[in-house]
Amino acid sequence: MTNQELAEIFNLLADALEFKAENPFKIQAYRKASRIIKDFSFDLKEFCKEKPLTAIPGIGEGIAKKIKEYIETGKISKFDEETKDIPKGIFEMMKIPYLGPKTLKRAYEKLGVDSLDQLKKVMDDGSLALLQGMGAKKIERMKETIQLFETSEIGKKRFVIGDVYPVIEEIISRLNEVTRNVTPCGSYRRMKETVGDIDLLAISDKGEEVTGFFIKLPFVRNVISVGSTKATVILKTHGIQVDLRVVKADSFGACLQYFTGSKAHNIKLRTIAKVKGLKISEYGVFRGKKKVAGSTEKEVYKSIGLDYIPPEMREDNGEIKLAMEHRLPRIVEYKDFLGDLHIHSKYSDGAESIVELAKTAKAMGFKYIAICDHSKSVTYAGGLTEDMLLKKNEEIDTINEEIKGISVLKGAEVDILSNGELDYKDSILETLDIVIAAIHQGFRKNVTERFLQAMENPFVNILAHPTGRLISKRKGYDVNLEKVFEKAKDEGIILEINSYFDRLDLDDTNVRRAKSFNLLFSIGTDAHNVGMLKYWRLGVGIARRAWLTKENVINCYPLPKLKKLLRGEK
DNA sequence: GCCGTTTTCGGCCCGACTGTTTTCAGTCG
Repeated sequence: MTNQELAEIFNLLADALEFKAENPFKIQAYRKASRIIKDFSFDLKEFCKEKPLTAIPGIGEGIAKKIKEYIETGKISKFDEETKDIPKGIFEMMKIPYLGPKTLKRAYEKLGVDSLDQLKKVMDDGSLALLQGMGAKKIERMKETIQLFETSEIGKKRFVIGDVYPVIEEIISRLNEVTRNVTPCGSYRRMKETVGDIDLLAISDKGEEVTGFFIKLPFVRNVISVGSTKATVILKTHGIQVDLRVVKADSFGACLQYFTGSKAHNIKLRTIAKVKGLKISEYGVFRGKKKVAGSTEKEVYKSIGLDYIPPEMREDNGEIKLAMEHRLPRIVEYKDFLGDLHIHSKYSDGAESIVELAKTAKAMGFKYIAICDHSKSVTYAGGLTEDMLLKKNEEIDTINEEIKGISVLKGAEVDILSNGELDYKDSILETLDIVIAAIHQGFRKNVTERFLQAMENPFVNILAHPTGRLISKRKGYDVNLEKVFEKAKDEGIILEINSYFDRLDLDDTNVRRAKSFNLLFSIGTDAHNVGMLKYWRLGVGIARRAWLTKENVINCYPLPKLKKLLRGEK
C-alpha cells in the first residue's frame, strides 16, 4: 500500500509546485516519479532493503531521500511545507479540466477563491471578469467545463478498460464503414487497465465527412468540437470522451505513435531524436524540413535507430534502451493465443451449452477451450455435484467426437474450502484435464495458507484470480502474494490472468512480480456467456504489458504440449 | 528533481487550440 500512498503524495506535491509556478522540470520530475511508483511491481518498503531506490530510473537522490523519510516517519516534510499554505479546495479544482494553475492562482490571489463554490460565485457576480486575462469567452468555457465535470465522469476518474471495450470496438467498426485504418490510440491501445478518454485515429483525405459521420453516431451524447481533422464527443455510455483524429496516410504512423504514448515514452524518443539532429512530431520525423519517416510506426522507430516497440511496452520502463540495443524481448502476440482456459457453461452459472460455446470459440479461431464450471459448495452459482461433473465429462467426450477443429478440455474451477481442502476428492479431480483452484468464500480467512495447501494437491494446475479483487466493488483477499508465488514455483502451479472485465487478476503489475519467480501463466476469460469470450484480448494485453513471451503463457501451447504440461509431464 | 555515446552542469518534447492579445499566455494531449 505504501507505493500508492507515495504516488499520491508526489502527485499532490507536483500540483502544489505547479500552483506556485515553480520550475516546471522539477514538477515534471515529481509527476514522473509518481507514475513510476504507482506502477512499480514491488513494495518500496521491501525493495529498499535490498537495493538502493536510486536504482529505479526516474528516482534520484532527492526523491529517494523523501521516500526513505516516508517509510521511516510516515510523512514527507517537504510535502507538508509546500502544501500547508494552499487551501484544499485548490487541489480539488485542479482536477477539473481547463482550470489550470495560472487561472486558479490569479483567482485565489486577487479574489480569495479557495473552493469551487467560491469560483462559481465570482464567475456569476462578474468579479472574475474584471481580472486581467479573464475574458468573457474564457469564463464561459470555464463554466461549461465545470458543468460537464459535475454532470459526467469527465476528468473525475479513469474507466476500467473492460467497461468501455465493447462500445469502442463498435464505434471503430462503424467508422470503418466510411474510412479506413480506424485505430484506437492512447492507453486503450497500450491496454492499460484503466483509460481516461479514448483516442481514435483514421486515415482519410476527406476529414470532414469522417468527423461528420462520427458525431452523428447513435452512441454520442454531446459534441464538444468538430472540424476537418478532429472531433471530440461525449458518449452516452459512461459519459466518456472520445477524440477522433483524421490524418493523411503519409502521417499515419507518426500520428499513431504520437497519440499512443505514453507521454514519458514519447518524451524519451524525442530526446533521442534531438541528439541525432532529428525532430519527431505527430506529422513525421524530420531532418530540417525534410521528412524522413511518418507513414508507419516501424519507420518512425527505425529512423532514430530503434526496433519497433509494441504499444503495450511503451511505458518508459526500460523498453527504449532495449530497442536501441536490439534486445527487446519477443512478447506474446495476439495471434499466438490458441484458446480460452476458463469458461463457464450452463452446467453451473453460465448461459450457454458446451456445444454453443465450442462452436462460437471455433468461429473465433480458438483451437481449444476449457470448460471450468464451479464445484459443488458454490451453491449460489450452481456448483456441480460429482455426478453432474462426471455426466458433463461424458458430454464433452461426445462433443469432441462430433465437432472437429476445436478441442474441449474437461475442467473445473474447484473451490478451496475454508479449511484449505478442495471441494472435490482426488478421485474426481483425476478425471479432469484441467483443474483451476479458486477461493470464492471466506476472503478474510487464512487465504495465504489455504492457497499454499491447495497448491500441494497434485491435481491442481492453476490458481484462479489470485488476488480476488473486483475492480468495481471489492479490494481482494488478504493474501501474501510473495509466499504464493514461491509455493507456485515449488509445486509447478500456473497462475491465472483472469480477464473477466471486472477482475483483471493478476494485473500487469502483479504478473511482472510473479514473472520474476519464473512462473507460467494461464489466460482465462471466466466467461459466463459467449459474448464475454472476446475479453481474452484483455488477458493477452496484461501479458504483453508484463513483457511475457509466448513460452510464459500456456494458452499459446499447441494442444499436445498443453496437455502434457497439465498432466505434469515434462 | 533527474540525468549523461558530446555533459557531474545545463539542459529537460512538441504542436494545436483558444483566447486575450498587438506578440503572447494558458491549457491540453
